[in-house]
Amino acid sequence: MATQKEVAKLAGVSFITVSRVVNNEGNVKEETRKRVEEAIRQLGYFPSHAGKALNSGRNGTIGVMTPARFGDGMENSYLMGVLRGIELECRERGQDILLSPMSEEDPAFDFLRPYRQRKVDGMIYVGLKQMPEQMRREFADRLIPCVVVGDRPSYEHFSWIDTDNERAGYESTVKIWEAGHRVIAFHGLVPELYNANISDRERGFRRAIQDLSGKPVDESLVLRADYSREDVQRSIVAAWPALKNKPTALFCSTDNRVLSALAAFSELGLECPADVSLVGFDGFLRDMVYDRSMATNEQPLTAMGRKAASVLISHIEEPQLPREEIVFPVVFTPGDSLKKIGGK
Amino acid sequence: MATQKEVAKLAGVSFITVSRVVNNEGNVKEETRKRVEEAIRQLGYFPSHAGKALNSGRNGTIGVMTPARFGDGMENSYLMGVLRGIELECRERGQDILLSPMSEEDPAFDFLRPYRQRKVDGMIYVGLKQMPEQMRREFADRLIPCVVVGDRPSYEHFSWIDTDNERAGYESTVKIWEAGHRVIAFHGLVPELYNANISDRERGFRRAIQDLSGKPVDESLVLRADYSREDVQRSIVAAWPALKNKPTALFCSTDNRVLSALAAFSELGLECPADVSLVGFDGFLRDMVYDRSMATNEQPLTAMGRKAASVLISHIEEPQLPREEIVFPVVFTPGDSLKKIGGK
DNA sequence: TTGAAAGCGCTAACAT
DNA sequence: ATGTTAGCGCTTTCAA
Repeated sequence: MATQKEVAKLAGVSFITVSRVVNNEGNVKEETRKRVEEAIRQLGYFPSHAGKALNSGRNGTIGVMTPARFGDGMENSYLMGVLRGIELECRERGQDILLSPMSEEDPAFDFLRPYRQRKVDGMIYVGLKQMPEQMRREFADRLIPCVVVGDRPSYEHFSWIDTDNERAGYESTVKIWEAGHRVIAFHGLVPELYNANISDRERGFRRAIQDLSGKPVDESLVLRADYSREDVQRSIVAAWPALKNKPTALFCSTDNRVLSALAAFSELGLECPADVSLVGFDGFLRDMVYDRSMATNEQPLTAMGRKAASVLISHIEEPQLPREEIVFPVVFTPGDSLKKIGGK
Repeated sequence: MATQKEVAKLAGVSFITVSRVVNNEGNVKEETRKRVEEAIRQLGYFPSHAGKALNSGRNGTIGVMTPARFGDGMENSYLMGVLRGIELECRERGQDILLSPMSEEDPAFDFLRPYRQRKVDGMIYVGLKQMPEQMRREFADRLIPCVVVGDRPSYEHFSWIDTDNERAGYESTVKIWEAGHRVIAFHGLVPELYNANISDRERGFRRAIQDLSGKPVDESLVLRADYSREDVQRSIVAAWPALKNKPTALFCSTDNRVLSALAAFSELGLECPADVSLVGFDGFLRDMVYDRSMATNEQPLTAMGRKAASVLISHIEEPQLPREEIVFPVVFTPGDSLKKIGGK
């Protein structure tokens, strides 16, 4: 592969002139420039990143830390949405993306390696879990440029991008209420499996019910299960028939739960939306219910990814910039699965 | 960030000794090594990638070319599966992954830039489309290490990893036949939208029908549509009632088509699997039909990605190795949507 | 066992 | 407008 030096020789100039031409620095006679450009073309010269990086300290690459098991399930859609946004921004800003999946099993796994090796100038964390304490401290101590997506680390060091799940939980509940439903159930996560987003959605639901009905939530209307299809389905089949105050709508904390709920209701002989309305969250499975559309909530993942990259790159370029905390709104998407009822 | 030189100063040796310790080169007195290691720890020294890369010409990074629109739909699952495999292999082999989404809109987009800049040592193409001719030529001309996933470029330069879609199409059809079905329809792609994988599945179907029935396929049993949910659904609703030789099974070239078919049959008042059996392809939507499981075919995406990375890395390390052409088997996954019928 | 020197490709600073 | 020098962090080669 051709180097500056070879180009210089062919063009009959010194290598620094080549550098000037490549970087459009001016101070090169038109005719010389032409000659150099011709030599560049002939040799197929392309500036080497390594040389530049070595002396500028910059890599033009940002690292993206992702969950290790990113091949599985829903994480796919979330991650890919964010990644797409990161990619769009990076393309415009001339940055590359180094994928850096974390390892949860390996305790010796060094998530910061790409940065320590100076392969990347900064990192975006799309971990889907809270960042481990030790990791946060290290970022802060070493002043490593970093943006967190989907969480709100309280450390002063981090900029973060998140959505307002509490508010979305609130507003979805209002939407359901406005459709005429007065007994509304919620399906969330068992306490052992804490997830900030999902619990925020539940908090929003609770606040809305309080505001709308003037009374706190009837606890029997809050169902729970782990992430598995079967468990969710079982939880509904088990609890639903016993409810004296029969709900006309079930607000599910994820789209996945909507699918499980459909299975459960089908098992119970109930129809959606004729007998029960359903509202989901995420939008990944919006089109997966083949015979009706799903009312759900969507996070603007691509915009979030874009913003994350944009903030990170700005901070790399100007480290003294103040950190940013950005909350994106969740968008409610109507669908057949939420039926208007009652005279209201 | 600490450099070799600083470590050397602290340890009271020359920087070359540090290099020796870092690279475990031996020829270092035990005591000196201890001292150097201590200095490394104290300063938090980590070898800089740029210096090493400049010097060795190696980057320890491989580029993955993906579809530009990788955030959308099914490409997600395919890509993520392959990516996960690539990641697993790369982790073991100490390589990093540079994500390099292509741009279809921008004609000036330089897919080879990461390689030209020597940011990566080689590339994996997971394009979901055939690689453009000009691109192939450039890879071949410049002897750029490259592995293609999901296609079989006939160029001598490329190693590739693919699945045997023709055979899977054949064997799925046999499975359906063995379940007692004698009139089997197929749902594929309109000719304008050629896709090698999908057309291979159709070829397999045709060969199987010929072998099993002794007659070529009844062309009225081959339905077609583009990729959209609506078009697929319409195509079935329009064609099905007119079929005199009513099929008891529909083999869909993708899982997506199975969902559309379910909607279509529901519109036609037909039940699956009571009235029509369905078999899909890909497995991405296996669990998306909430009230029954889907019979489908799965490609071992992670294994494919792993192999792709493994072959690429081997070729980077030993360029004289012969290229490899690897066909992975598709795995048929039974499900409720395929009913056993007849007395056979 | 250790070190000195040169060079990888590039740019910044300083000549000319 | 063009060139020279030095140095980014590292490894390789040769010398001590």
